[in-house]
Amino acid sequence: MTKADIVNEVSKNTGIEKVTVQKTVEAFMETVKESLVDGKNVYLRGFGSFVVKRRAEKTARNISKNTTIIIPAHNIPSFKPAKSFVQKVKTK
Amino acid sequence: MTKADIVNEVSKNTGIEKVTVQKTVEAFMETVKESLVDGKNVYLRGFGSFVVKRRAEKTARNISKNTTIIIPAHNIPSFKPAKSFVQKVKTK
DNA sequence: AAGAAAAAGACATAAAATGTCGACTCATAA
DNA sequence: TTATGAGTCGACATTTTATGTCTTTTTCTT
Repeated sequence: MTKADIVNEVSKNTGIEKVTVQKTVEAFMETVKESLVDGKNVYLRGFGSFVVKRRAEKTARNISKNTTIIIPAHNIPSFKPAKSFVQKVKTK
Repeated sequence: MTKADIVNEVSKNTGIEKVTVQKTVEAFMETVKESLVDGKNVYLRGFGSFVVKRRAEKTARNISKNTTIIIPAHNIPSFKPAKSFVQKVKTK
C-alpha cells in the first residue's frame, strides 16, 4: 500500500475528507520523526513504539572495493510492534 | 511521546481539530496493521516501510525455565526507516 | 483522577540483522 | 509524467534480536 492508498482507506473508514487525512498523516509522520530526532520515543499502544536505539561502533566492508571501514557509534530509529499487532500478523 | 502528545502536536501544526486528528491517527494505525495482516506492505516515502517478514522455525529458550522450545515458522511486522529519517536520527 | 491492561525490562543463547559501495531497477508521490 | 526515494545484490564478521515469565511502569480510556 502507498500513502495514497492509506489516505483513501482512512477517508473511507472515517468519513473525513481526503485532503484532511493526507495533511494529518503527513503531520503525524513528521511529528514522530521529529520526536525521535529529539531523542524522545513514541509509544502507541496496540500499534507499537518508535524508539531511538544506539548502535555500537562497527567494522564493515566495502564489498566492491574489498576494503574495511569503521562505522562510528550512532543512533537509529526503530519500531517495536505491539504484541497484539505481532499476534495478528504471525497467524496470517 | 504518547498518542495524546502526538495528536496535540499535529493539531497545533496543522490547525485541524484534535478530535479529527485523533480519529485519523487511529484509523491510520488500524489501516497499516490490517494491511500487514493481509500480507501487503506499506511504503511511506521519507518515513519508512512497514513490511511483513518471514521467520524460519527456530529453537528458542524459555529463559525462566531454562527449557528449549521450538518456535514454528511465522510472519512478523517490521519497519524499515527511510534513509533520510535514519540520517536525521543518527546525528543527534 | 482512577483503573485496566498494554508495555518495558531482566535473564541465556541460536538465529537474524547489520553495515559497507555502486550500479541498476522499481515504485512512490507530487 | 517526472523526479527521486527506495530496494536489490554481492561477502563476512560482529552485533542485535527474540523466545517465556514475572514485576513494575506507562499508556490511555472513561
